[in-house]
Amino acid sequence: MYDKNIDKKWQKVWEDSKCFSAVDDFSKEKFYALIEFPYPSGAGLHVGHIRPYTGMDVIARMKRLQGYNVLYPIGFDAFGLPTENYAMKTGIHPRKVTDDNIKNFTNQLKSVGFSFDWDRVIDTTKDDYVKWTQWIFLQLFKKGLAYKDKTYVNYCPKCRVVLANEESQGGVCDRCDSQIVQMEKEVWMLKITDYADKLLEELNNLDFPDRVKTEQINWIGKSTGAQVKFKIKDTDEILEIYTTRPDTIYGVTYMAIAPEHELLDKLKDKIKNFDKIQEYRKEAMKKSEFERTQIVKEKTGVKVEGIEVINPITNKLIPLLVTDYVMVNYGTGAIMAVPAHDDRDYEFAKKFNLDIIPVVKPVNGELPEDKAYTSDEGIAINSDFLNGLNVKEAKEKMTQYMEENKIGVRKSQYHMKDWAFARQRYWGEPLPIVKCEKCGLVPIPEEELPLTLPKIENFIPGEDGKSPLVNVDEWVNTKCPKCSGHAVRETDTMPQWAGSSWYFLRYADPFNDKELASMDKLKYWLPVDQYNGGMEHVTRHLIYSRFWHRFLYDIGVVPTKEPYKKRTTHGLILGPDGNKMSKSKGNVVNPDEIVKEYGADTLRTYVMFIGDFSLSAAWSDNGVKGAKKFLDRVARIKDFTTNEYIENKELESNLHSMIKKVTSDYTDMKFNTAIACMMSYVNLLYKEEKVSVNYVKPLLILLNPVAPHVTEQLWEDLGLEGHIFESKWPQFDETKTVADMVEIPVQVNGVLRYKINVSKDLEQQEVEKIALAEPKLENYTRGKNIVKVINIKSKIINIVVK
RNA sequence: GCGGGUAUGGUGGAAUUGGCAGACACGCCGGUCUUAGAAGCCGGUGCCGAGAGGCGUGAAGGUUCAAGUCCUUUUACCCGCACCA
Repeated sequence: MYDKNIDKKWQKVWEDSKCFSAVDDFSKEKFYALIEFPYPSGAGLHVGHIRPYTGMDVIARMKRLQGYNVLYPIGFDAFGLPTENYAMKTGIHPRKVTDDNIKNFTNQLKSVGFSFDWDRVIDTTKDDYVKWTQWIFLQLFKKGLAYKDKTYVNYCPKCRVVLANEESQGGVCDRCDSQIVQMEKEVWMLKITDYADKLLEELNNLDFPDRVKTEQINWIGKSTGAQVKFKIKDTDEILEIYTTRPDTIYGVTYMAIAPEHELLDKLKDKIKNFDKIQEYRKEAMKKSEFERTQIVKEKTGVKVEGIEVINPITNKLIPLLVTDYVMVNYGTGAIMAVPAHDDRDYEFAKKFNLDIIPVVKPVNGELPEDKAYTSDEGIAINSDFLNGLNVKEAKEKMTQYMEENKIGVRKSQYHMKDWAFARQRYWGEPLPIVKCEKCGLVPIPEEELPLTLPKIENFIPGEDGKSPLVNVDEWVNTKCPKCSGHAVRETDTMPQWAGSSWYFLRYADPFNDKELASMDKLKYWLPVDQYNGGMEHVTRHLIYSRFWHRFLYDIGVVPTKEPYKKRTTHGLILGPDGNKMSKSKGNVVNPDEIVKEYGADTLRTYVMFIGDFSLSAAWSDNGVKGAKKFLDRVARIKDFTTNEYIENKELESNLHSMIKKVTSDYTDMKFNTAIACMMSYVNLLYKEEKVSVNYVKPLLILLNPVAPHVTEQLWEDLGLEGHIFESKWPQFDETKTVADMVEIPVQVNGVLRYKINVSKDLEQQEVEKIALAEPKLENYTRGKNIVKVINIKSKIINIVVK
């Protein structure tokens, strides 16, 4: 039996021996295994944490036994709203809440037996960590990558904070699901768009799953096209537009401009229906971004009377319309509309009775009657010197022509926006900047870092997007570091994502007070060899941290362009009802209870066996019992294990193929099939009266990463030397992985009819002879001729008859 | 709308350079042990059929000696993005 009470005993042995602490011995081959560090919420460890942590734990433990110097660190991403909200509710200071939660998390993590290096624990809210988060911010500021800007920001009225684009996907708050609103506000931004191309390019050199790459590529959303100048008749003004289809310029029948566009104000005097335009603009701006981007919405707009735009290629006059289907914050906020080849323009043109001129026809077939032809498989028509060219050639030729004639320039656009980097809350890193009346925005000198939070009682944020820090006069009022005059501090704090954007660097050198981490240590430990995390972070944390890391590389602080060599992802664990676990649904499984009732190894084995690691899977209490049963079965092997050597050919070949399979399956994170393979092997052991300890020992080492407690115990019970954590990973002999006799299935016309047993070394021709000599064959060939025999070595024989 | 993913027994899931579909486990059935039960151990279990045999990987076609796997068409569900010009 696997007695859960042994868990504590082994956890103490590991802790006392420090066998999982990484050493900075640069002569050894390293392996840096990383999981996304938890947010220490009051709810405690979730069963969703167990799966990725165990998965990486298996790999970390295997790598150690394979002789690697493994760094498998843990820390806490502890700034953030839930803690602050809890503090507001209870009156307990966020510092205390955080410390208590971390203590609780630590105990829980230890009770599951993860092989983390507990000597390198990071808490992002501690002064010695905040110091370097702020330091990085200052470097960004110095390079012009942190700037303050008055723009429309996503604002969550419930949380009372500004949100980054990444946090307001779908028009709702990431955290509380409230509708977000657009608020004009001056906030700190990080210029992540400057790094869009670098982030995109390096993706090619990374070992990330395709769907992760695809999601990041889509999020960055690069498009290439041209920015083109259209003159406005009888004025000096120019309407600049961005298009990905310069080849369709002969098909432009109107121009469309966003309601917010400033050109409308400039042309005020020439616009005959300016009142009507103003009315429309007011209406449009009332709508939230979310409303404006609803698909079902009818297109609206107003013709700008008195204004005509000149097509720079044809010199034809075209009308200008203002419409909210054109976004002010993408491209130039204005477009050339080609209804024949754009769905939105088509819809709009139909509604407002505007011309539709086709300028591209399909290679084969006719132009569609009732919709736009948007495919770029086509040939230019009605387009003067472009006629006959395919879309790609036409695009290139037109762009060149535009550049030569100074009508337009080649241009790339990105879907990704700059990162709104400020939250109007208390529990975050203060922005190390002061506002001086004379000197403007002034960074705090680096030697004064960290800038710590003042102790306050009231954490409730202000109504209109103001931080609770605004009210702390003695903290806010300060001296300008430049001129010593009066200055006020920034009262916004950094978003939750700040600390997690560089924590993997600090693990390499967690106590360094001179630099964020020493170059020597970073050179040894970086990049992270494998980083496992959830899909939900692909367009947030994973992009942000790649951005910060690349910036730090560019200023010479870190040795690699990219932080993570390989990224893997885990699927969600769903509730027993197949739904996402949530308190409201009452389907949450508490890992503590599983550990208490069945032992840590049962929990670990179960979550590893539950299914494909990267796919979601529903929790099953019966499955947990099955895992326990398997571990009990393993523990009972000792009842029939003997020290005398008993040769067993069958066990021998199975042992070697198991070592091979388990090793590669662990590496590929196919834990479920690795465990299935070990289960089969255990089933084989049970068929024997007595088994030699040689056939048990390797099994214990292979199973150890998944079930470390029970295997160490059994190792001790069998009187084996030392501990498993001091052992070597077993090696397999390829020649021994195949049994002496192999079974070959024989098909007739593709249908399995019988099987033959042959020696593994038998010539293929001989195998075929045996297959054809089988008396049963007659039943299927009667009255027919054997036309052909397909003979695939040690796989299958197919006899084709007619 | 665009991009990505998934679909296999009563259940979770195995199986990819195309080569035995259903490994392993849960559940269920039977045996053994027991005064009895539980646990353990052993065996059975895709569907139809008494059997021979036939059918079977969301659906419909196709390629092939051979298709869960490749091709064409299509359905359902999940995730991401979404008037991005």
